Amino acid sequence: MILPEKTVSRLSEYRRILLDCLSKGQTHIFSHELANLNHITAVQVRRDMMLMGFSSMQRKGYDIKELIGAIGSLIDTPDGLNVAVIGVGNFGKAVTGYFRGKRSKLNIVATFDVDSEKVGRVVGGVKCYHVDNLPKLLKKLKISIGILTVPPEYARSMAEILTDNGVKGILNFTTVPLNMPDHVFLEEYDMITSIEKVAYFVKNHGGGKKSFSKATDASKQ
Amino acid sequence: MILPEKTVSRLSEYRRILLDCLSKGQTHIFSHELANLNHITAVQVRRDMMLMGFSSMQRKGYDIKELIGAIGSLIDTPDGLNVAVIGVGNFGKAVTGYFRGKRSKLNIVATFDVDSEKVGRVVGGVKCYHVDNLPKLLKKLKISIGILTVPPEYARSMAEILTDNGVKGILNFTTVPLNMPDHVFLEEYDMITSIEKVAYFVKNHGGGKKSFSKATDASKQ
DNA sequence: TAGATTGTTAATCGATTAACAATC
DNA sequence: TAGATTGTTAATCGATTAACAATC
Repeated sequence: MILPEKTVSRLSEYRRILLDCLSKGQTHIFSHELANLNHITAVQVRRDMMLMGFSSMQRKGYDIKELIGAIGSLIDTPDGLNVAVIGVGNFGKAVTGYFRGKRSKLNIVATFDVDSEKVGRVVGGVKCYHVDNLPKLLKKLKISIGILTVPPEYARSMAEILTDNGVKGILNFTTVPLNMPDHVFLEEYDMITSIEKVAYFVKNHGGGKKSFSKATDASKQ
Repeated sequence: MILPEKTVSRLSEYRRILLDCLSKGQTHIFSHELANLNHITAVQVRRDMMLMGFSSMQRKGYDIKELIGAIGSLIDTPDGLNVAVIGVGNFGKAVTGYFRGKRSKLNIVATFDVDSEKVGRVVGGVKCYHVDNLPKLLKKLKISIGILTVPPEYARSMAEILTDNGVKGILNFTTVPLNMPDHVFLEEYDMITSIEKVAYFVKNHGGGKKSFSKATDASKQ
């Protein structure tokens, strides 16, 4: 019933690409076409389809509109989910801006900061509140996802406020590893680690296994 | 000889935590302590140590200074690597700012944009050049890593310029999946996919397997 | 039909964890 | 010593890929 994390990530990527195809007037797509656009293999696409229980229009590939719908029915919540961004530095602004104008079932309904320069203003189309109002507003606005883009020293305390006030998922962009209660889904991304990883493989290899295999996968198709 | 990607990522995380411990005057650390700080298991720490060929001071845990040095000798390049950020929007500024003041072997030596408001100015301590100068400056400044934070429509062409001019590693923050020649290491991160993944597990589970298992791992130690 | 494409099982690969002998 | 900790092998888990029968 529950899909593997990696599959869910790919579904999200498929959808974006499919929307793009749709806007160009394409109606159907073969597994190897969708694979090529993602630089993955066709088997992987087909296996993901299988896992989500979706099948193709016999002989014509997958119906793009239907597939977009099927992915949406798995990932999206009918009424949408409310999201808060905690910390309105450059990163927080970037995240908020990414959602701007996107027809998404994820609504950034508030941002939070301590800086009086920002509090009360509208950043990227979303009102910025003082962090002191977090507990109250999390409940009032029925926020179920929090995005942490605060300086490291605030990460833990903010995460605690989030989980204490009904947030069910956290995307942690700080460099501080968090530990969540079982009922909260935690996704962490560490930019520094990412670039140090790139540095390692640049240093120790001419490219590294990953990019190597990715490239060959794609060229095989 | 070459370490698994996951191990490399963890080494980067260990190092940051170890530097923190060191600054607090701590000299040695047990595997379970380091594990707890990362919310992973002690076995995983010890296996990573084994893979990097590092051993502990018998009975006193790992020597923090030595371990930091050992991680550095694997990840860092003695003379450092030069990095360019392509696209100085909020995200580009955030990335650049993250490195500001960090004593790192990775030097962001230039940023690039098309906006005449930004070109010629110093952003986050780094000079911004016009994208037209990319080919010339990539070579002149010996840039080996490129960070892509441009709007999606420019992603492919910028990536091509990077690889055509000696860049050996790319960190792609755009939503466009890239395909690299074998000798270029590619790391991609897609913020939208990340948050849609969180949304999926918030919707379909009270937390999801990942956060669940992470929490239990940590509490076991 | 022959060829292209799919859905699915089994095999493989990679990463984590359990188990445990060795050390102090 | 007894207990804590380590390093390493083997087992397990999870994700990708190879193989292939079925469909049109």
